[in-house]
Amino acid sequence: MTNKEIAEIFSQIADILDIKGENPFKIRAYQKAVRVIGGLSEEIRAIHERDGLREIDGIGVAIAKKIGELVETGKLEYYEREKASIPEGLLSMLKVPDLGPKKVRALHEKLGIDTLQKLEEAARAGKLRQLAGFGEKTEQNILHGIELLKRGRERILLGTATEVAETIVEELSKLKEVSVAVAAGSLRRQKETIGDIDILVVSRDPKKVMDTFTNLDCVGEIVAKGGTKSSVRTHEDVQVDVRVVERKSFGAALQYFTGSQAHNVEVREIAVKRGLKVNEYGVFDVKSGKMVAGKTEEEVYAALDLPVIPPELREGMGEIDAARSGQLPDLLEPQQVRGDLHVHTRWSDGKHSIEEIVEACRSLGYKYVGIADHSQSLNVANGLTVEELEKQIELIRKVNRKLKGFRVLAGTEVDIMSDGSLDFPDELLAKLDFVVASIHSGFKQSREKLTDRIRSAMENPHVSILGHPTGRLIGRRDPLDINVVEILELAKETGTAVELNAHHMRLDLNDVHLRKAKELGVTISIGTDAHVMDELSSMRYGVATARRGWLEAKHVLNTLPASKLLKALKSK
DNA sequence: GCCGTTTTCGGCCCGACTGTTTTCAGTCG
Repeated sequence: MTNKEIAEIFSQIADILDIKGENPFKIRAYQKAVRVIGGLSEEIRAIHERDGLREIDGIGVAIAKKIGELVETGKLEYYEREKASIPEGLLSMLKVPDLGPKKVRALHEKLGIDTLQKLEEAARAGKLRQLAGFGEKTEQNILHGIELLKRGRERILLGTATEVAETIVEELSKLKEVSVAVAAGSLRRQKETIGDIDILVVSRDPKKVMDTFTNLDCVGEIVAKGGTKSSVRTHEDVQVDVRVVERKSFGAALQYFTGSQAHNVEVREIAVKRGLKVNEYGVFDVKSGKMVAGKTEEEVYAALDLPVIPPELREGMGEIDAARSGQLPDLLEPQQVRGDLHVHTRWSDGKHSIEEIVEACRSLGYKYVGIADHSQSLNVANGLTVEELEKQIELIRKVNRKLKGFRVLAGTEVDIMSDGSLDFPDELLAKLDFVVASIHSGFKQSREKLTDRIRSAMENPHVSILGHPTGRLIGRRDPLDINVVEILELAKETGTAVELNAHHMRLDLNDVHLRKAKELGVTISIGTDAHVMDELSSMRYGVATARRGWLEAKHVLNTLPASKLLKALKSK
């Protein structure tokens, strides 16, 4: 039973208890467990077996016991019992936007509605408005919510969200009434996927901002429009919320709207213990009601005796303890990256020549670039033959002789074949500056087989970097069935670096595993996997994800100067 | 259900917006 499956069960338990109207704090405890389990890099079975569950913040006696039962028997009696106590369809009704546990319960108790279909029929027939607390508008909203649910409100990729947000921020910034417009929320925390985009605006004329925002060309539908807060859905079905605040509250509002919710709850709990109250308007002394901070985030955190915590860390995953004890990491900064270690050229399936890429990378301020075209077996990507790669190496040597203050590294992205061998002979690999080894086929193999393949690749002395280790495409293709922690341990043993593929559809390794890699002392290499020029800028998402994994420059291979990098690559 | 430099019992973050309401519950983030 995987961590994900266990988290899903607890999530359902929380929903069931919610519908049954149980103690909200109990529900919150289950929800916290779901979040905490989602943040575990280690497999929960292993933690259970070494009796470590109770050390995890948010896992107490009761939940630890339930995890034990799930791990050992694959079942949870309590869950089965709770699940049987309400009709299954109520859980899917809960997924309808604007429909919460209270309304779901009322619909079931008063009208016997227990499936989405019955709900839709009853709403169409105008039967819902007879219920207390329901009206015609609610009926319409429920129908609309069901439509949205059918359409599938997927979270969007970080790269997509960034583009939408930057456009809107730019538009709002044009208003003379606007002094600041900035993205907050999960986008500011740089999560790999974004549910909706939050934008915070400082203005003395909120109405003007609301009017402008809700009338932007990109707006498909206005979800809500108030005096200081409005929500819209764009034509591409991305929800965007804009909130206007006064300058004196900007820091508090930014802190508040950046979240995460879990982080904010912890922040406010600290405040409460100090006789303070934190909301989006500021930090207030409870007794006197006086505002003690709010203009900047620095002020807000300082009022609680905390340093500013980088947004990427604000997930309620130990960052507040780290901040309190002065243990916050000195996170990787974009300008510390000295080169890209995974770029394709038109020699395989990229669009540009080596010379063009060199020029682009120099203008990005890099000191080197690693060329890593595909290997011979990857026909779909026009992989290089042995002869072609030898020619490419020669060309790179030639290009390098002409360059000053910049270096092209000759490399390859060699396929790890289904039997674990590599797609190029060792003699050829030995001639390269670096070798990225990746899996591009046989994704469905068993866990043992996949692990063996990766192990034999990493045991090869010429393999410097394991490329996109889990092979996932966010929202499209599941990660390989591998035990990532085990792979990381192997990487440490064999002295192989592990890639953080910065492409916004991959971000592979992810934040959780990066944090584990750091803990294990595994070196991370950030590469964009760029096939066209524009994709070189994906490095920003790589850096962001590295920061979410608590990485510092010293953990990242391509922060090294060229000479040290080459030495590090050869020293395996 | 979790947790503890006030507590092993009694707490557990905070406010905007909506819709259905003449003062508030539900939902959301």
